[in-house]
Amino acid sequence: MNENAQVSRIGKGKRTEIRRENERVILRSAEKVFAEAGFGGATMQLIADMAGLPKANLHYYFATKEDLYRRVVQNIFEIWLHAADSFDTAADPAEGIGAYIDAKLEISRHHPFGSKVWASEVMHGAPVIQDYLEITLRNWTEGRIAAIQRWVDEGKMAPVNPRHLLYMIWATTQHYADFGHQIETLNAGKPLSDRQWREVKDSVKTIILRGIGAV
Amino acid sequence: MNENAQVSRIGKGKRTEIRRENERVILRSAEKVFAEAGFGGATMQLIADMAGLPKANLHYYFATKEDLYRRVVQNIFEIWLHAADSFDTAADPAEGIGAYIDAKLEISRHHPFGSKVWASEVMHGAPVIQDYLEITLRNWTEGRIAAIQRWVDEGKMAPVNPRHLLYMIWATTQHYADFGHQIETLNAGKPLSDRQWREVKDSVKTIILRGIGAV
DNA sequence: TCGTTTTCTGACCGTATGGTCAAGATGCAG
DNA sequence: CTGCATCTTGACCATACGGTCAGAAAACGA
Repeated sequence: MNENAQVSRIGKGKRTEIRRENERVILRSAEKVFAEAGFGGATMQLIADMAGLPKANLHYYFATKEDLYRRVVQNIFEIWLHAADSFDTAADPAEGIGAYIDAKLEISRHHPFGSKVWASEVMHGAPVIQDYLEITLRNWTEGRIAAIQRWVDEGKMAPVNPRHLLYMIWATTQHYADFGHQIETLNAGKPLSDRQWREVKDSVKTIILRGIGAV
Repeated sequence: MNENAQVSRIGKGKRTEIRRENERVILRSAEKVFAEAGFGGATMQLIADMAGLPKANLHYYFATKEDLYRRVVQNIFEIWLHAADSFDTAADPAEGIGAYIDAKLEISRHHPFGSKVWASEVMHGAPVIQDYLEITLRNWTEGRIAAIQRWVDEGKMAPVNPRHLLYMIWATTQHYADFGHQIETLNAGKPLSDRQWREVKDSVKTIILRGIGAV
């Protein structure tokens, strides 16, 4: 099997596999618990129960609650960064920004816990990931702002403030994850259907792309 | 003085005034602490210290931490509802929605803690205010959707999905409160200036109003 | 002034939590 | 098989937290 082959190539057998698998299931449980209870409300016991492991075992893999939390937030940050790849390869704003909105909404749909943990972390003053904000995110943002400004200068879209356009895209796409419970409540208590998610993508792209004169 | 006159009319003197003032300062401190630490991370001791009162005194005015939290969230909800009054008196979408965006951004600027507590509450599944979501917010939302749909039917704006337009407005305006720390970090660590806030209002209104064909 | 109501507060309590530890179980190389 | 490294786990600990309470202090009405 390909997976086993890779495991034996990278790791050293069952022991490495055990570690990998346990860290995976712990991180997965931690992400959900942190998202639903916040850092302060989350307990190692809850995470342990959800992971199906004794609490002491968590502390074997992650020394402290903060270490575990840090790893969760870092994982999310990685996903966020890779989500923007579509931005770069596009020639015009309708294609680039449209694809970016689609990608961000896909993450909100399939990775809502991560989005919530990120939101919670930032709302509390980003005590854990301040350096990421100041370096990685700042650089990333400046790059995209320059790209949008280039489109503006080329006359491919209306002269909008690129920064606030980015914020609007972030806010709107993440809203469907962070406020998913509210949206579900206003949807008769039911999660959005496939059709409704298509409607979301369509509505968001329509308003924003027309709003920046890219259609 | 008018205020004292009202106090003496409603209350019965210094005792009532003491209660009113203490509840006010406690709620004010609680809102900040809940916003910055989340419900689980907030402690009664922290709130008491910030309010300049002994912890036992908090429990004299608010029986439990949950009671105090509930009051904070309810206060915020009231503010949110009143913010939408501008919506109703307007004849066309440019005026109505423009004024609504302005009002929401004003709240984000001057009442960021409230917005954060609300966001946190919803993100955690709205354990305290689920009934508000299901009744008050649902009714409010249906009313505004109908109003927007009327504008669409009258040809005053493009045929967009009113619900997702509302969500976009909520998301974008609240983003400047909930993610204020991130925005500040991306603004060289400095809060937005008066000029920058005007720029925000202008950018958001420009993109959305053009996006819905209301200009 | 005097008795009653309201407000204030230090000291205290039970519980839950993050974290530790030592001893045992399991995997694995030689 | 043997010895070492890794993994597992129940029991335990110190701390911090929400909440209680009794009694002092202050406000108040008569």
